[in-house]
Amino acid sequence: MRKEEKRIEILKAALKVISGMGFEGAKMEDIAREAGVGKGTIYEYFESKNALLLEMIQYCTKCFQEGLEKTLAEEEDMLGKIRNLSMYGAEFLNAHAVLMNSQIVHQALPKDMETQMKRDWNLIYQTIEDEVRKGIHIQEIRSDIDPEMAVAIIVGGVNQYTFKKLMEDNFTPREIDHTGIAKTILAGLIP
Amino acid sequence: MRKEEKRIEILKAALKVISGMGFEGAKMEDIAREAGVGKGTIYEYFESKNALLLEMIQYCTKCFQEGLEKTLAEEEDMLGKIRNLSMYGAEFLNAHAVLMNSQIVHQALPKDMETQMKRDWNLIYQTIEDEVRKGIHIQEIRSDIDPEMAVAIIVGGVNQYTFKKLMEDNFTPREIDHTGIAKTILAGLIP
Amino acid sequence: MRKEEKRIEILKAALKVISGMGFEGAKMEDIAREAGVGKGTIYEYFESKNALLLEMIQYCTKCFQEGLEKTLAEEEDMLGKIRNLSMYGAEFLNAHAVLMNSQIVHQALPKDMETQMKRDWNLIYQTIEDEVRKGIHIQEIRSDIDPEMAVAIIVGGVNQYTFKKLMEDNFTPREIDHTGIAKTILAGLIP
Amino acid sequence: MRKEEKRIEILKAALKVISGMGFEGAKMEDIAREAGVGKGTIYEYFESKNALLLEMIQYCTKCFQEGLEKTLAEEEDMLGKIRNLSMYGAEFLNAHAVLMNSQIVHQALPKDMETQMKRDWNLIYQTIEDEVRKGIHIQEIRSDIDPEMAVAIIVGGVNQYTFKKLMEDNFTPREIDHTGIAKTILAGLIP
DNA sequence: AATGAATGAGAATTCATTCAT
DNA sequence: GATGAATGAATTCTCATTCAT
Repeated sequence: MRKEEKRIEILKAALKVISGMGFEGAKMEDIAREAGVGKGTIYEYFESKNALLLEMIQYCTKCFQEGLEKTLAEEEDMLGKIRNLSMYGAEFLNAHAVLMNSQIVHQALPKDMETQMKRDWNLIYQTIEDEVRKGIHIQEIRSDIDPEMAVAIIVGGVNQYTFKKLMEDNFTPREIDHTGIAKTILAGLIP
Repeated sequence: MRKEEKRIEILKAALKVISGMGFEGAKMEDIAREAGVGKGTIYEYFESKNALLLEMIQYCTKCFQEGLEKTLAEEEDMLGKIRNLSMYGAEFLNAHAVLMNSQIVHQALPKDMETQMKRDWNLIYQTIEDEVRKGIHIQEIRSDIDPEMAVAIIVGGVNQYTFKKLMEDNFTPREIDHTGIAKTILAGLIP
Repeated sequence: MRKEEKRIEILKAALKVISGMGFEGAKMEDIAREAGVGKGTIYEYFESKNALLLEMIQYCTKCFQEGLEKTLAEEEDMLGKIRNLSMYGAEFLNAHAVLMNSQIVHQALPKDMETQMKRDWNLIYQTIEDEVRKGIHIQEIRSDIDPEMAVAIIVGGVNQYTFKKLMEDNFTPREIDHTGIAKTILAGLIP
Repeated sequence: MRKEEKRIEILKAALKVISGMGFEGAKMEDIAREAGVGKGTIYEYFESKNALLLEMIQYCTKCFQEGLEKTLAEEEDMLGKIRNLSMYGAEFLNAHAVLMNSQIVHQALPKDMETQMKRDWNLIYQTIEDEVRKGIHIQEIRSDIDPEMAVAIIVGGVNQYTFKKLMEDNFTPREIDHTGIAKTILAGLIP
């Protein structure tokens, strides 16, 4: 129990430090300091730096996934769900920039992390794909739509817009037009 | 002249090695070997590893930008342009995975790089935004669309789909349904 | 405490190695070996090689200064003081040749070191100047003498002679005629 | 002839660069730039960096020696000679700080340089010792004086004073009281 | 269990020297 | 002869990991 709590403490510290300095920029010492423990202590809880990062990614995607399911459940229709996805994603991205755009990270990390991250992200995609399929079923979404494509457009579109607004235009998550992006994704671009 | 060529040679080698091993995984020695020069030679052309990476990113975004403009010019209508964007992006991503989604890199690199990268990527966004505005003008795209959102959905959607197909499903760039994703982006998801 | 001791240990090792191989000839690895620690350990105590050298010089001048005050206090009259200065300087020079004539070092070291060294050496000069002033006061030394000149002649003359004897003629510190040089400095060269 | 001139050009450049950056701080490239030749060209004239430095020291001490003899010959009595030594030394030191205080350099340089420098400096000491002996002969200097000590006091005293004034107090060579230091050395410190 | 001092393998960088032009 | 681009051995410095306290 006590042990499990400190584990989480270290994972959170790792997330924070990595969000600020990137994967390789994060030194074990920084993480230890942030977690308020000694450098050696981390090794009581995690095999190695890589193991820590790996668990951190899992922890983080699990958190995201759980919050995502809750936020999606709060809304009935597709528009509301995408808007909530955008809002939730923006806050998460704002807090932990590094992880949201996980694609690139693959390359820089050992193979085992890559695999893990693929698995974790597939879960998130799957969650959204389920919503898309439900939408198709109740005819909120066209039946000729490839659900995989729909997920890509929703996730990619929302992410890209959010990222741009947060990082380039220095918006706060609240200032982003989540409804607008959701509507545009749904309605498409043509007349 | 000779000097400029070798510079490019080293940049290409850096791109290749970094694409395979990530930013930190790439050792100067590897890059030198790949470029067919001695370790010290790189320092004749670039101040430091960071400087090399910075220039490499710039070089790469410049290349992407140029190819992008050409590929967009080959098509008349929006559908064709997005399809070409998807195809072109897939091939580029396939060749140099690291750089396509350079957002993440921000975190790991010094501040001056961040600024440069923002500038470079804005150019790419701008190029696509120009196309969107043209599309609005000739009423191919709805006039109530926020061009910035349209760009995000196009770029984000295409990237996300491409990335998924290439990395997760191990498609080759040719096997991806570029027309399908383009149509779906344009037509939207609702009936 | 333990930490401070090891610091001194490393400083002593640095002094020893540098005395033997010169500033640039001394490699961090040599210093580490001499100190009986690992290469990385030095960096736990000192920022960089230059920082280590700087502190080493300071430590060394401080040691010299302290010993100097003690040895000067042992004698009453000017002749005894100069003789003791000569003896003490010879032993110090014999042990750590590099540092005695630190003037030259100025050139090779960063600006901040230069400042520090000037300050440290001024202290040593000041100590001797104080003795000269006392000597003037009790009319052991002529009142028309510029104390600054007197210091230069005492320090320069003693050093030069000592250096010659030790380095050129391979005398041991004991074999040098310290009384002779002291007498000659005091009495001057003319009839 | 042409060859010999360029040789001298490089030697002068080496002296200048070394005066500014110290022995190890001086890079071959800097010396080449200062001399207005290519890096490779230096190797047409000198075997190696060490060989260049060695010759530079010799060249420099030869120059000093020649100038010294001339300046000493300009004066009849000991006072004038020491005053001239002080003036000449100050100007030389002002121009080429590194070399005047050659004592310390020994340690940092390879053995062959040390030997050469000892030989060169002995020549300079010898020149002054000759003057001292002459002075003793014509009873300008006391006959019980050890000439070696006299030389040390003259050279050391003058150097130390000059160095202090130039480096610490930022005097120009002209502003130094050369007559004062010469008189004090000769007359001694006691009443 | 917790710590942080110690470590050394490994990386970036420097620079005297070479050699093709 | 002159050059400066190329080189790699040698050096400084980093940081994940270990381990005695």
